[in-house]
Amino acid sequence: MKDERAPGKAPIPDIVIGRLPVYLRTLRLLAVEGREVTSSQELGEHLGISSAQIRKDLSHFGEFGKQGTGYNIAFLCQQLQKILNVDTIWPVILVGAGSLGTAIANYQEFESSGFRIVSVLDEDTQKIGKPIGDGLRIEDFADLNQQVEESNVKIAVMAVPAYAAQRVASQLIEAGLSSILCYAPITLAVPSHVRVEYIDPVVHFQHMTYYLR
Amino acid sequence: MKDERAPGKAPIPDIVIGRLPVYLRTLRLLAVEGREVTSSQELGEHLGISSAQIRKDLSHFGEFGKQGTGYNIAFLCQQLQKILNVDTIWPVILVGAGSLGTAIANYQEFESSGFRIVSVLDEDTQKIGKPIGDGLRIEDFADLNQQVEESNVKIAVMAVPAYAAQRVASQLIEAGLSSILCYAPITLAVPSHVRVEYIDPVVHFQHMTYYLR
DNA sequence: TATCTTTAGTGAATTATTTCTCAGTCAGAA
DNA sequence: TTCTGACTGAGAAATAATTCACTAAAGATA
Repeated sequence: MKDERAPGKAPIPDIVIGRLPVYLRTLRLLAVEGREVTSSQELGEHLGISSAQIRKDLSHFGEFGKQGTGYNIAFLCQQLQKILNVDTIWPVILVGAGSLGTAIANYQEFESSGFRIVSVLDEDTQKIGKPIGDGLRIEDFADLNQQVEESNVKIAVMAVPAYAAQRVASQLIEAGLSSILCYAPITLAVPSHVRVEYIDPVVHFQHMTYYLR
Repeated sequence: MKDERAPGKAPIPDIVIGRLPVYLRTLRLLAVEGREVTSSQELGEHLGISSAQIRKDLSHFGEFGKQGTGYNIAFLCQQLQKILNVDTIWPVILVGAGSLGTAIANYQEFESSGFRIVSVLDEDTQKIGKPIGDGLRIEDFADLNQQVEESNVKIAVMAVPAYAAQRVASQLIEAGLSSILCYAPITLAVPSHVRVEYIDPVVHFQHMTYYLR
């Protein structure tokens, strides 16, 4: 995806952006272990990547370290959160209240990472109205537009069957959402202003089996 | 025709291997829609990548298409399954029978994609013995070695809390497993013969929010 | 049959990404 | 203060990945 926030300047490579959340996750882990500073070398060893890559990645955004010392962990976390836009809480809509949707609704890590599920939607009338997650109730997917308006949400997670995924995605986009995390094993057709990321365990398994002889 | 991974020859880039499962998934979708042939162009349009990339990727493994016509879908599926080593069923161990573990145990797509969960393990004595998934019962994680021996399993999925993940991973490796799909939001330290892949929705969310201004 | 259109496979060119290397800075020790 | 070791940031170099552009083959059509 193109980054158009700095006209005339080269956009920061998407592959770099993709690594920042992993850096942030690791730094926060070091922080809860009581560590105050770290180095690109230590971080790299944790993550199995080179220290040069970490320094180069961070250098796209500014100078966050101190020569001879390394990086202040709390400060770097703060800066990464700012860069990634997770220094506030983003509301998220969850579509699909099956087994997987329920697991996602129960997941405790979202809140501390910058996200809050504000609404869980399903089409199954049997499920609508039932409690789910932390103080939520399953809503009717037909009320999508109303839910989106209420919370000004831009992000959705889809935990729906593959056969429903394209239709659901189109409706989400129609309702104004522009970021979708899709757990259905299907590549969605979406307009270019919409960003979709995919989670499919089978893709990972099949990637791994290539190396298993 | 090139012989992949013959000694002395360049290994096929991992990034190429990583795209094959997505090609396979899409081809199978076309197949159930009743389609018999497709082209690199059509596939590329489905996936949002260039036709040249698809042709180049496939060319690492042989010649699967016909000029002027394209690719026979069933044949290409078959070939990709062979390349990826999913032309048989791999047994998989699932560790963690919480909300997420239960969702994974219930997931219906594994079997048709080359994988079968043969054992679900947990440390919680409250859970051990209870039924889960399709005809399974939750086993004691302490019996890991026995379970691994019985089924000659090489692949594990970890759906455990972050604080337990490193310990569980080490025990899995100790028991002889060499491929791990980790849902815990932590980077595992593992020996180089072990392959780990990660699924962390927060990483995807934070990647997306970068572009949300 | 000759011609036209479509499409795979591929070496070359281009673009992207990673790694190397080193000058400069910092903190602590002597 | 001066010296030493640790470390960052960044330009250059090296690698890797993608796209281009072309050849050749297949099938359709006139």
